[in-house]
Amino acid sequence: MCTAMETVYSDMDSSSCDYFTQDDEDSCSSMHASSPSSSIGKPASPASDSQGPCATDMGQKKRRRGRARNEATVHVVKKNRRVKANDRERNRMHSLNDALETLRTVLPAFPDDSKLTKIETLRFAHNYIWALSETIRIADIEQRQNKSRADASLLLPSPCVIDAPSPGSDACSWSSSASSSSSSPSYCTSSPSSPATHDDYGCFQTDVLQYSYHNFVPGMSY
DNA sequence: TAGGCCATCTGGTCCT
DNA sequence: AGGACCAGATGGCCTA
Repeated sequence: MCTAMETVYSDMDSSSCDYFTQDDEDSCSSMHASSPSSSIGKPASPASDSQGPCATDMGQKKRRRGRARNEATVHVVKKNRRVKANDRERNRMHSLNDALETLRTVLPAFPDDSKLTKIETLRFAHNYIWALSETIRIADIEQRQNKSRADASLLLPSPCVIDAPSPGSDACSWSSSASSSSSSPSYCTSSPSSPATHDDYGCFQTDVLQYSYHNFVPGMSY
């Protein structure tokens, strides 16, 4: 990677050198305007000013020198802007990669420890979030069913009790909105096998997460 | 060796 | 005007 960066940077430096060379050539050998990328000249040297074919009289020389200095200044400003923009873009991509890396640390790791690619990370995160929301949604449904069963067994058909706010109401509203996406194509509701050491909720949670895990297909587009 | 992934550069566009 | 964002291009590295 270092070699790649070095190559890129060396390329950039050489191209920027071409800009400066082109400035001097343009101001000296001819007055034609040419595109910066079309000329590759030799490095500018202070001695070339007095020895080039353009050195006919001092007046012209002064004017040409002034113009060259202006164009050189413009190119320097442009180059500086480009370098700064490249630096910002590099930092921006680094911060993006950092965020992606943070996301990887939150996601369950693959058994073979193979690092998820960027697109795989995003897709797996999508699946994972969906599975978590499904876990909450279904757990909330079960909780409500248990509560109504308990109420029925006590022969208390009071709607006030059923409609009373519960600690899980927030999770319910959130999961109900999340359930709008419960038709996620990468998830199947059939229950996979699960370790027997968990309690019901934990067991189910494990199932959902495992299913999210197993249904994640690297490279799959959805 | 082809293909995938990645980092970087670059020019354009939009926003503040 | 300058910065953020984006997409295309390019070249290096790795793996099947």
